[in-house]
Amino acid sequence: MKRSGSISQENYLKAIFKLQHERGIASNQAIAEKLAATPAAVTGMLHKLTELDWIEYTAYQGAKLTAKGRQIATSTIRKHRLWEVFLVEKLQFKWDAVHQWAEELEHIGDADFTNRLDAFLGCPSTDPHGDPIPDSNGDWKGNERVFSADALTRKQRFTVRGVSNSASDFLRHLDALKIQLGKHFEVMDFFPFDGSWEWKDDQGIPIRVSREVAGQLLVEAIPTNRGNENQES
Amino acid sequence: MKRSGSISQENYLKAIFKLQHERGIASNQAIAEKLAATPAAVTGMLHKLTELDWIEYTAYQGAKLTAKGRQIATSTIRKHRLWEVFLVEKLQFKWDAVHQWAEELEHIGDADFTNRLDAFLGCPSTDPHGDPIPDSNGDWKGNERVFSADALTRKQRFTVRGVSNSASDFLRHLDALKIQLGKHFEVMDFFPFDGSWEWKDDQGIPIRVSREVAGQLLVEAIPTNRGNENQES
DNA sequence: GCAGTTGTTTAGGCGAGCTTAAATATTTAT
DNA sequence: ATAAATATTTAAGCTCGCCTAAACAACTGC
Repeated sequence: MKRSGSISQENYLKAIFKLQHERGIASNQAIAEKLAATPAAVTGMLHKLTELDWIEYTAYQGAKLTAKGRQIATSTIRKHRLWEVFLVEKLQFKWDAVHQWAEELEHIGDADFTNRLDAFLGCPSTDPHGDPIPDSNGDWKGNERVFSADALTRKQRFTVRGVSNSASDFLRHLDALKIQLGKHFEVMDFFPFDGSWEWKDDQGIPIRVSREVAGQLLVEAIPTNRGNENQES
Repeated sequence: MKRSGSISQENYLKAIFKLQHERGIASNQAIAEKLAATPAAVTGMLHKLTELDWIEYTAYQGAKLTAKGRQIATSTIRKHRLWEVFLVEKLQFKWDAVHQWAEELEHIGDADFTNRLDAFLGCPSTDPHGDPIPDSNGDWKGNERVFSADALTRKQRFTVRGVSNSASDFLRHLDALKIQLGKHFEVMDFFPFDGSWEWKDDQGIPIRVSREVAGQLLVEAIPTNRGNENQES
């Protein structure tokens, strides 16, 4: 089995999938932005995708994936994230460098290929940015306990679980701050003046985190053991 | 650094590279056959490649790679063969199933990417079909002692080193015959009537090999220890 | 309710890479 | 040497995915 759609078609389905989850429906303009194309180009492609029965599309309204379209979109996302794991874990790429290559690799391989890659990588559940990897049916379980770090409260202990922005400069900034996925921190202080934070890591080393960083960092709270706040998890 | 040329351009350079080694110059028609395109399409692309200074091309004569063209071609071949190793050794694909995927993967990644893949795979010197993998400079050392199995002589012991045809049906036929790269055989008999052979493997199990098979199998002779022909190597 | 802004679609066009058909060059055979 | 066969190039046109510009529809504010 070869690719389901052309590379461009797969990219449209992926964009529509993400927009549908963010906003319920994918507007022409939003798709155009995500794909760095013009709205006019989008209209044309949406007609094609409708013809293929991969989306439902009403002029001036927006697009939604059909079951088949969702299947292709999640399979593409699955491949993208599996390749990112491969690039980081096997080829030792830094996490800010993998997106560009995964954007190309995600269009290669059928279901069998992808399942082999998945097995080879040990069936990881998230990619290097903490995003969940869909299973071969296109389903995945997000971690509902994950929330944005700007909603933390004083004294809260938490684990870094992901980023809501995978731009290279943001990821490199996290490297500089020594913030890695899975690492534990505790909230020491919050400064309303500029929305910045002071956290300390599990070594007790304090770091200063700006509002911009906290706003794009996804964390999971560590339940507090009442009466013994400093106990190891 | 992104791809040097478009996917199509890289495929033309690869085809020209191989034809140049087979016949000294790449004719329009031969290129067209390798790429399953029409000669008319080839003429157009050859003009573009000339413009890019990747080939030298004289109308009605044929094409030869420039230094830059050779660099791109060998880098593409390097990537193709490294991915084939990955697919067989890491993803457990059978050797007859890897070509189609490698044809797509070979167009992904820059020099850094390729070197990481190479290192991850342990810097293999040949791909799963026995073809040598160029180094990052585009150089490789072929094994000069390798020759076609149809030039074997009676009593000769030899090692299977490669195939000169990677078509799936041929490779599956070799699987059926239990002929694998690196395996040792000894020539028992040759039948001029149909050009077929009888060989026996290192377990002493005899196999019959047709002229067609022998003609596409590459082998390396094992030097004979005079006076003790049955000694293990 | 109507004007102005914003978003979407249509119309026409472009480049890459391909096709077929016709014209032209080269090679081969007599 | 020349005619026939073969190889190559040109010409015209196609699809895909994109563009710009202009027309059109849908919201917004008053």
